[in-house]
Amino acid sequence: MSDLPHLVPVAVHAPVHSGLGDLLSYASAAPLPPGTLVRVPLGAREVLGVVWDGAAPPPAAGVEIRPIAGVLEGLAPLDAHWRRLVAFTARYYQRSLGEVALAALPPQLRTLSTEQIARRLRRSTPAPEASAETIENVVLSAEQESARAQIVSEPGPFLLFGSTGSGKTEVYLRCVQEALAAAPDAQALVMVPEINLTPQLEERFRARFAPRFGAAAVVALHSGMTHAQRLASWLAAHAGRARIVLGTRMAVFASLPGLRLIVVDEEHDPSYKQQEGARYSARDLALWRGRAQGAKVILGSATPSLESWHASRPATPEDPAGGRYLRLHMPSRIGAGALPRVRRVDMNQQPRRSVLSPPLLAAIAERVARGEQSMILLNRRGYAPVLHCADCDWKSDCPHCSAHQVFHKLDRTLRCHHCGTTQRVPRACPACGSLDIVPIGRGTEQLEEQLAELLAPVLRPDGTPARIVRIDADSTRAKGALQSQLAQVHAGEVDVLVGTQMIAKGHDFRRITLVAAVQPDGALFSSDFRAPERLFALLMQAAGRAGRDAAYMAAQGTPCEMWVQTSHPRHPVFEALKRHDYPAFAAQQLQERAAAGLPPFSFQALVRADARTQDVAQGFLRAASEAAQALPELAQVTLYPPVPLAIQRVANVERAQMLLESQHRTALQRFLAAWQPLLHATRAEPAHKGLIRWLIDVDPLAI
DNA sequence: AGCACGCCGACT
DNA sequence: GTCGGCGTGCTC
Repeated sequence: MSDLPHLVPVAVHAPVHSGLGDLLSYASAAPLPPGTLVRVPLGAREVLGVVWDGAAPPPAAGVEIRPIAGVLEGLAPLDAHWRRLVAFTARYYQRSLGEVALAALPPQLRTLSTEQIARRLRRSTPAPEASAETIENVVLSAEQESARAQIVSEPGPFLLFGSTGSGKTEVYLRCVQEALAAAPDAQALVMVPEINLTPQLEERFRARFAPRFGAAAVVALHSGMTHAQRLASWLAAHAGRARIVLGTRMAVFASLPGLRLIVVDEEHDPSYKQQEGARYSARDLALWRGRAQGAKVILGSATPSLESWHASRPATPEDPAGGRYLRLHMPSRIGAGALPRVRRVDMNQQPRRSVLSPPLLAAIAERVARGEQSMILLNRRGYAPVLHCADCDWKSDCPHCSAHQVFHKLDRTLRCHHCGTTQRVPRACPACGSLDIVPIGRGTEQLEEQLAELLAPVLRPDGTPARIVRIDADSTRAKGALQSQLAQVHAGEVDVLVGTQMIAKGHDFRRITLVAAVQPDGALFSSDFRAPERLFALLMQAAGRAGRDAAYMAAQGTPCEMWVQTSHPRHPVFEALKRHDYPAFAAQQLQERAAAGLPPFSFQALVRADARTQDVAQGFLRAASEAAQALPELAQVTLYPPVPLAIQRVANVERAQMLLESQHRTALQRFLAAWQPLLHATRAEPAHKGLIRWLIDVDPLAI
């Protein structure tokens, strides 16, 4: 092989269980720098690979080294910062290097030929000339200015704790502007939790920065884009033509050679945690990347995660070090009315079986009559969560899952929300033939129906009947449906908006003066220790939808309100909500977490196993647990016994899991690294043949 | 992961 | 008689 004298290490898309090491060795005529994208032969196919650092590993005995098939010319190698981020992610979340590296690249790089990619590169627009155009700045409030000044002068990371309407986005815009001004190649990454929220943000950033840097300087990166669009955005960021990348969690892996600033908006949002493949937290990786690449990181939220809140605690005499983050507080709303008055309705005092208590209904009717808008939150799709036979106790159980099929009245179906099984609603009980089958409980469809009935006598100021719209995953299934429904609300064509948590997020409704949560109690006594945190965030976010337009509120002359119907009006979650007091809520929750030794005072991981039977799934976990007993790394880690998941069976697959806990992140990490080969070996034992899959979830959000 | 090879059921 | 189901094994 004298014409191919160089041996290069290459990362390819192969999972850990493939038995291939992290890196494969290939022969090359020329030395290739780390980060070079190459196409290499792998078995019968040719795949995309990334040349990695270090020496090529010696191949397993009897494996013949094959030559690299081609280099993706015209693409600068992925830099050391990107490679270190990928390597850290793979290690931390217990996945193979190549799996993370290749998943972090746009899919078209994998599928297109070298020639096709070269063509895309030629077609891409050259970097636009930065014009001398000055950016029109909005005058900052004192709070915004103080936050901006500290972000400029301190190293961070920062937790920007600002109530809804406090103008966090304006602070982001100014910090991005300053970051870009620092160097001609400087770049900024701005992340949001949901695809739905990217268009409005993109518009705002483009309006601000396009005059100065050109429209092409702002690009988006999220899974709602076509593969071609994603490739174009990715190439623009990689080449430095894009100065600002806006995107969802996947954007944390964008190649950004000039990265100076990362913003994670709504940092508490669970969407930042990937729930398949490498189960990374884009928020946590943003912090890691910022530190490693020398970029500042701003986390923003009105209801921070308890992890971030704790990490940003100020120093006190008892705790002179304080947290690692700098907390910046912006309590005031800008251009918005006061925060809504919170009214709790004690459902113990209300007539039984009413969805909407009489006082809440009266309040909604009053708003309709005045021409104001109301928003009603019910976190349950469909008409009713279950059908029930009064004669024989039959319930609409899903045949494939340990869950009920949900009654959808509009299309007369029973649907399982876990596996998707759909069938027509039976006319009579399938078990005993009784006609007395009734829906139990309520969902958004039923709420919409009952509201229409109850509000029928109520007229708007112009004498027309009230108009109700429902927004949930069902009503927005069609492309563009969400946008058109939101437009209806904005245009004032809707008086009452009914929906799931999807309506509580980010959308800027100007004329809503009443927000109501009609059935929030489920989360209060959930077995998930994070349920109260999520509920509080949701209710605060929902409350923030009301009275966002101070001028409108002043003209209306009535205060806006947030209503909560609950059987536990004295619960601390609602007490804190009433005072809009996140710090008090967080303090109470953190005290409970500390007492129970839960995160952020401990670190967790889950091992999950799926099999046809619960026995096989738990058997694997038990065997893995036994294997772990031999490891010295187990010393500082607690392994809990396997248990079935809350929803034990989904699509005829039995699911079990096992919790791991440690006081020390590094101890947990060391243990997982040592344990992983034993898990693979256990999987290979004949006793666990029936196992479908297993996985590790580090820092799980739900247990 | 993705692909080939391999061995058993209902269709042109 | 074949098409195709997914179990097993392999890839520098």
